[in-house]
Amino acid sequence: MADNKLYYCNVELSLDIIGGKWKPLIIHHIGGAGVIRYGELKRKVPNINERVLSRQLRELEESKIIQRTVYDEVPPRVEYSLIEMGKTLVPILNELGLWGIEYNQKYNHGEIHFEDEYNNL
Amino acid sequence: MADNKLYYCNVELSLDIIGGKWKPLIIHHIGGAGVIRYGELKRKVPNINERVLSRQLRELEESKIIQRTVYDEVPPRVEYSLIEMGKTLVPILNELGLWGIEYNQKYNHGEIHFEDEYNNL
DNA sequence: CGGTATCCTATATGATACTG
DNA sequence: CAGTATCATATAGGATACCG
Repeated sequence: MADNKLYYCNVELSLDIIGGKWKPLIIHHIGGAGVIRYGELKRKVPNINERVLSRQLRELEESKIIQRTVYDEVPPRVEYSLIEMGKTLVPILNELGLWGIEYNQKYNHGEIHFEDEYNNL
Repeated sequence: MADNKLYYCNVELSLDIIGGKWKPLIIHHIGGAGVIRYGELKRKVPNINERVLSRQLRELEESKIIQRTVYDEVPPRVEYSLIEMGKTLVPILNELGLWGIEYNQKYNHGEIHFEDEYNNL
């Protein structure tokens, strides 16, 4: 998010902060878990590249959507959780998820497949 | 949205349908207007490229989110409106917009600027 | 375990010109 | 007015290897 950018709508601003291919998903999974480690998160979003996941997390941290806590242990432990405005995003993303379910039921677009063990989120 | 893709979460599915840089914005503006012509829409999303706008609209039409109505007039008139699952997206996007306003107030990220005449959406 | 470094690619996006 | 065609490019995203 460039600070001097000109916005034409609030949704535009929101998308600038949490838009993109992965951020909503990451936020949703952190929210669902409460607290989550890097490795768990990676397992919940299997298709994401490590470098990309790492970068997205940093950006979300910079935007004050999430908090990153490093524990000085061996092996290392790093935990992510939502903070403030990150938390208020959860219900919205839940709605979006429900919308997806309904869309799938209604239009049944080519038999949408879900990995069984992940389906319960 | 590839029909044989494997999803790990409903949000993932939703994002596949209405995600991206422009689609949520387009849907939001069509929803706000009820019915809107191509040119008006372009004015509401000034930064979008015509080719891109055109393509996004076709994709949303294919996904049965919007409806495209062509009137056989000169000069040509084409109107877009939300249908079915497109309509149920409106409250969610409104929430997202409100979230952006609150984020802006709370963190006041480098004085976010809005074009005055657009601010009222 | 939780990353980063390096290098690479695709796809989305964009500028411009043109048309029924 | 509502686009499409053509061409160009940037940036997000990815593969792989390696490290404290």
